[in-house]
Amino acid sequence: MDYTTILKEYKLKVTPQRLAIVEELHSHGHLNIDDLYALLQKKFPTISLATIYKNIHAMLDKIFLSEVKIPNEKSVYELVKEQHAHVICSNCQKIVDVHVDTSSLEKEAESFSSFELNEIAVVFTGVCSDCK
Amino acid sequence: MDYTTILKEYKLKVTPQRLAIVEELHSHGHLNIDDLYALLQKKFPTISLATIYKNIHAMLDKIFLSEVKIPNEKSVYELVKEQHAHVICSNCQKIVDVHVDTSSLEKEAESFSSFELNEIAVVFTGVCSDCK
DNA sequence: CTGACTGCAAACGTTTTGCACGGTA
DNA sequence: TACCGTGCAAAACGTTTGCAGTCAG
Repeated sequence: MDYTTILKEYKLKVTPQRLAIVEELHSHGHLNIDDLYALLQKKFPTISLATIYKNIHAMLDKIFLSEVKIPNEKSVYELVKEQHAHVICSNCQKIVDVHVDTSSLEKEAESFSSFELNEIAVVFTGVCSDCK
Repeated sequence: MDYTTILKEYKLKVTPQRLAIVEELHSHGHLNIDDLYALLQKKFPTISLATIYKNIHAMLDKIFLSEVKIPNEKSVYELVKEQHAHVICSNCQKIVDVHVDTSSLEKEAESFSSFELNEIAVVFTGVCSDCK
């Protein structure tokens, strides 16, 4: 996938730092701010946290990036893909995407609440196969 | 329900401030720290945020209180009830509980991830009937 | 009476802001 | 060239801690 094009589409200038953030998110899937900072420092020893925060927010605003809030953990960020749920290991904090069918759940919730729903966030917590 | 008994069960001293926190959570359902602080100041003009934070953590530790992390919003706290999902209005921030059946979702996620799951957090975002 | 709780103030970690400089388009 | 983005330092913010005084058990 071509990140330069994605950034341009959203009218964001293609800077090396910004490109690197997107690439790291692509290759790692989910990263919190600290992880991102540590990874980026390898390529850009002088990069600042401010730059990372500013870029994360710029991309959240353009909604091709999303924040995943996890019980008892720091938020992680990921590039927007198809709708999916997250599974996190309470021991090693590994996060895995799972594609589960939430349509019946959504219908159920819609009828009970009489809300018009448009988003669903599902986070499972458990113990991964390596940790058990 | 008798909150004095609940607090004693969990070996927490029954102070007026602590009781008030639990009562506010019971009557409002979900509250964030700021809301709680504003409500409690009416009864206890000198109450400090530190007291609220300390109590919230004491009760989270004893797991009769839970934290609900909501996309784009501050966390809210609620007394533990049966497993349920949350629906939040993106316009007025109202939060409603919905009792939906997540067992098939959980099975699905368990088989895909090969995790041993024990918790599930589901938050729907939409527009409530008043706001649309 | 003893340990736990409160409220204040200070400390802390994280996130945001202002600004001068540099780079993209 | 004009504007957006970067990096630094400072500020702001939410949360936590230490401590002396107070209260519940």
